[in-house]
Amino acid sequence: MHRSIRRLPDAELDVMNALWACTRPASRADIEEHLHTEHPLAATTVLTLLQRLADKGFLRMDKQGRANCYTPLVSKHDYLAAQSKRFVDKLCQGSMSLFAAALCDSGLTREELDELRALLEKGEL
Amino acid sequence: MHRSIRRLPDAELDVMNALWACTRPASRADIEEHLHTEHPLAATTVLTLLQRLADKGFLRMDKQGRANCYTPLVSKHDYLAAQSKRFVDKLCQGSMSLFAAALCDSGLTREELDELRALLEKGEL
DNA sequence: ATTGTCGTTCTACAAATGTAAAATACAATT
DNA sequence: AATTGTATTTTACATTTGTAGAACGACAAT
Repeated sequence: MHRSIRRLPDAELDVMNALWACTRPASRADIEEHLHTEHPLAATTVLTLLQRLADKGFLRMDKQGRANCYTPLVSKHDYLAAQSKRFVDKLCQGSMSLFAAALCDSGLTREELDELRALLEKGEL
Repeated sequence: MHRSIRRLPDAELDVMNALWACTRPASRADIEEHLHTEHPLAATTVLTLLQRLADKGFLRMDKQGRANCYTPLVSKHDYLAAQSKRFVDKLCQGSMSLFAAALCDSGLTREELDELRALLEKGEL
């Protein structure tokens, strides 16, 4: 149902994140509002990225009169799940100990790590 | 000490992983032996990637006679730690619940998740 | 000395990515 | 109908990434 979702380049991921944060249906302007990049992007740049995301099957573009409206075709949850797996596999060679060590030394606070542990326990039920 | 280590492109990461797996000092041939890519790469391709990694400061190249020997300048642990942080920040917006949910639904087995939890607990001491 | 070998460095080139100006289309306005 | 805003689509271009052939230097064998 989701595995093998390709990793998006940074700029496209920013736009996808913005789209996920929007209430549907989302216009380009809506997406720009939810876009938090260090330097702001030109409107045409955002449109180019949206086009590329559509080409890759991450979202659907529908004409609403003169403007477009965008709908995600891949959910944030599925994307994150796929990328988590990818991270563990490609970067940690599937090793939980490497992964755990990385997390412990990643700069996440003790509280965040505790929270993660608790959530994992809960999520596994 | 490590944060802000740039994310490597896939091909370069493969080579870096191979180098990390080698016993130092590592020659190009050693690295190729530890390289497990679906299709094998030409020797010159590996050399190009090693050169790029050196340019980016990920490793050092020393001449040993006609051949080179390569030494990592960024440890696997530091790279993983930095990328874990990046993952939580850029993909999960820092949310542990998003991260936990992603992991729980990533295809990792119940056993792996249990192991991760245990290791996190231990690592936090 | 000449030639083949082997490892590296140069050079090359297509595809992907980041970014946006120019051109186009169309609705609102005068 | 002509004009003016805007939103989108086209076109463009530099940089990065993936991949490797060509050229070069040193060493071994003839």
